[in-house]
Amino acid sequence: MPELPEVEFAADKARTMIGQTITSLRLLHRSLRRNLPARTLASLRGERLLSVARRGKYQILALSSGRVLVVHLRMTGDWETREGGAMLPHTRALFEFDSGRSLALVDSRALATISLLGNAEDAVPGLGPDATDRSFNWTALKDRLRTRRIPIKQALLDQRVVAGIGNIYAAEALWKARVDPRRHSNMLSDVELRSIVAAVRSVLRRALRRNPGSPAATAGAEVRYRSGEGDLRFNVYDREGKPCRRCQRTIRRIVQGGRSTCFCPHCQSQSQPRPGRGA
DNA sequence: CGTATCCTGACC
DNA sequence: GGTCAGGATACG
Repeated sequence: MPELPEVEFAADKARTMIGQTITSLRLLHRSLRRNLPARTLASLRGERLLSVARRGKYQILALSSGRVLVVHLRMTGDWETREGGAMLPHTRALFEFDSGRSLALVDSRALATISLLGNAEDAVPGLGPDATDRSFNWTALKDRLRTRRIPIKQALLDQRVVAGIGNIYAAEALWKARVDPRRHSNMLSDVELRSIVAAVRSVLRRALRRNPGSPAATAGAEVRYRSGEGDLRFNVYDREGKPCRRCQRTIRRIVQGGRSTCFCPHCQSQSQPRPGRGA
């Protein structure tokens, strides 16, 4: 579930390896071999890491040959840096560098992917604007939603519409914007679209402000569902049956496109007045 | 458009 | 031992 902010924190860890040369990449789980055949691994030896960019939830690692590694952490992936020494549990890939340091892809569910491309072009084809980018504004959103008649919650999860939002921040943003997640994306008013964009920005900015080293931020990369831990950090996500923090009515959970959506049926309804700016 | 698939761990 | 969580993708 790492979403844009958590991927950015992960990228920062990978960035500590910039300028160093790869001495080996080992894949320790078969799921990674689908996109990264064993025969291509040897060719990475001697590649220097030039930069680590983030687009949506993807990381693009630029190598000295001009090739790029495209990494997606999916649900439970994260980077851990090591000075050599013991292997961490759930390590699925291990980059070793000439400095003696290593970068481990730690991923309990082993759904993360790494692929090797000849160049950075088309590394992440079809991705919409980053949710934190200026180009993600309400007119752009309106444009992309005009032709699509799907619930707004599902539209926010569609990376072609906007990149970087996952199930948690989609629910949180809609709560903040006071928009019913079931509303059809092509039927939203301009006021609602503005609220949604502002709420997405606000929710993500808040998450990005968290210190990556803090316990709260670390928990962001591994939500323990049903544990109630999310209760402290979220307004609606994982809070089914609990009182809404705005109106005290009970938070409901529905399934949209196979994914759970938590929302407040009272605050997030069309008849409910929305604040014009902020709040 | 929906549904299955990949994976594992947590929880019942 | 069964169910469920989840992002992206493939397929009906």
